[in-house]
Amino acid sequence: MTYSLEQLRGFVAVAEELHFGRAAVRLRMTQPPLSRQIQKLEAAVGVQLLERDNRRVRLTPAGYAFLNEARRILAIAEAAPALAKRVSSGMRGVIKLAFTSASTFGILGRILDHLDLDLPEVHIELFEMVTREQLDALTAGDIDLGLARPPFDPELFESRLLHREALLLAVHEDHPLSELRRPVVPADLTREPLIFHSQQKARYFYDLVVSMVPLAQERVIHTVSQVITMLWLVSGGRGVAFVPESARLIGIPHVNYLPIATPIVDPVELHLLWPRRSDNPALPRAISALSFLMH
Amino acid sequence: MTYSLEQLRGFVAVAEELHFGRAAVRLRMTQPPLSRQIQKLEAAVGVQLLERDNRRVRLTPAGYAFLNEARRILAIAEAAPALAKRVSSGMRGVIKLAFTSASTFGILGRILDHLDLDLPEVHIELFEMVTREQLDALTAGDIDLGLARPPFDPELFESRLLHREALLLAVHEDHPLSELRRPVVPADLTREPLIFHSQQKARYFYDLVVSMVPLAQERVIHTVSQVITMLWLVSGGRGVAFVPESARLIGIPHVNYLPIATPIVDPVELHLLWPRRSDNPALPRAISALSFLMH
DNA sequence: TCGATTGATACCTTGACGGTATGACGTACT
DNA sequence: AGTACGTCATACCGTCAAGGTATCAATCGA
Repeated sequence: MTYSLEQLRGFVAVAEELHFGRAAVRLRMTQPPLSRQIQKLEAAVGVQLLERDNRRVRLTPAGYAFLNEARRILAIAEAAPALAKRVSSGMRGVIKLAFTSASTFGILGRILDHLDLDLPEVHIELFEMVTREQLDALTAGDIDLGLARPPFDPELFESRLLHREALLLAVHEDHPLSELRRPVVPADLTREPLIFHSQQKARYFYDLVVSMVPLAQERVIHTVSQVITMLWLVSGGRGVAFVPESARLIGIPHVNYLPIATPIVDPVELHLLWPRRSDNPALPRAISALSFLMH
Repeated sequence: MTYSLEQLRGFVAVAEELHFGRAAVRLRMTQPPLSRQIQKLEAAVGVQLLERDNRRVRLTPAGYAFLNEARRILAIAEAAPALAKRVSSGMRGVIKLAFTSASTFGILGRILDHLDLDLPEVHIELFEMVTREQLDALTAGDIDLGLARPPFDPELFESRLLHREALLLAVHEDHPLSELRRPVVPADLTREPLIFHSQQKARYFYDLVVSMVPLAQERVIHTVSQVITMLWLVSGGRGVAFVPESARLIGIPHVNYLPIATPIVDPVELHLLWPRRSDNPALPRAISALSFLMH
């Protein structure tokens, strides 16, 4: 035997009015079915909830306790549809956002700030992934938004350029190149020990540097995938490294950042990307909340 | 338009099975009415909760959010009857317990400990009241149990003796009476400044001392209602006072407690009392949990 | 003692829910 | 490609439960 939400509404009304007739008016029904509702409810609960003679109605202690539970149930039951609608409209929900480690530090903060402001009921889950992992996770539906570097398959993904920045050469502050008064050119680096990007894990930077700064790679002494690791090696005097301008924000000590002569200015691109087919209603809202960041 | 608990149960089953047929089996019904239940529920909520084609069933984001709410509702709805029954049986509830200030410190701790142990779901609310106030509050139903001193009207209240203790004379440790090697008698006090009980607020002690220690009251210099106040005055060398033995527990410095020759030993009584007519189901349980303390 | 108030009961009608039968549609296997 | 199967939706029917009206029973106050 169980009970219904209608019975709970009836019980709450009677408990508040302590009068079957007035409670029935409030519920827009007549008194007899309300009396039966309460009887049925008491039978279902297995306990007398209301003490009533022909003159007055009182809550029993059990009725008082049950009233609390009934109110909690009804409160949730009445709020739930509006909640579901907010989720459905994308005003509330979860966005899973992946980013590529240190290089996105600068813009990630602004992204989170604006999402928080525009969509306070949307919770952002953060994942650190390299671009390759992001593409797989977006396709699988494991994440909704990526902060990554090209190229992307335009069939599967939509993307917007968020940010371009310069490629700089990180050198130790005591290094003779720090004295250079002009942009670095490949010829300056023929004898330098190079800390280079992993071709697998940091393919974007690998390809970018190879195309921007044609030089022999015999001098590569470390192969690294994370910018922050490169900077620590430079800070320790182990060589020089190509890093995006935003690496400056990390604040590693004893490192100078030198301009490089590149065929195009600010060649390092950062994109926001998302799957063309997503069923997360919060995604379009998040994208338009971030549109002011896009170029 | 609203929805029913049965619809929620149906929805939760389908959401968990992601299959109408299996969910229907679990609910011991056939598949067609379950399909209609879900349709009705979606109409009531105003949002599509399940994405379904003829091959597979999936939760929409809104459906996922609504599933959480549905589970919360059903969890409360299923637990509520058992809760109400525990309240009705007195295993769970609230006991409002009044006590008479400092003199009950010793036994109050033991009472609370044992109630906590025997009736962990019964919450004890404490009130500090003098005996007179306790009687009124018990009659009005504002409190359930009192810890007070006689007399009580046996028509209205049931009571049990919890504790008898000696009446002692509190004196400053430098006072000459401290050197006495026998019980104090009235004749010892003819010239002492007396800190005495208020006849209104501390009537029990007033009457008790007057009957136990017949003496002229010309020497009364302070009239006080609380034991602790008396002790501070004694500690400050302002006089001597009659206090119950448990006053020692308060630990006021520089006070000695001297035995008094009284017609009966341990004349100070402390009773547990409660109204004969109470509708608090936790009260009988509390009383029997405390029966081992009674004489 | 009688009338008014209030919750409970009797009886009726309606509508909602579950069951059976069947349809529509898509998948998988031969 | 065709057919059999699986799966959710729809049509139709019977039952049962919920609400309405009329009335009863009990209590209180004048």
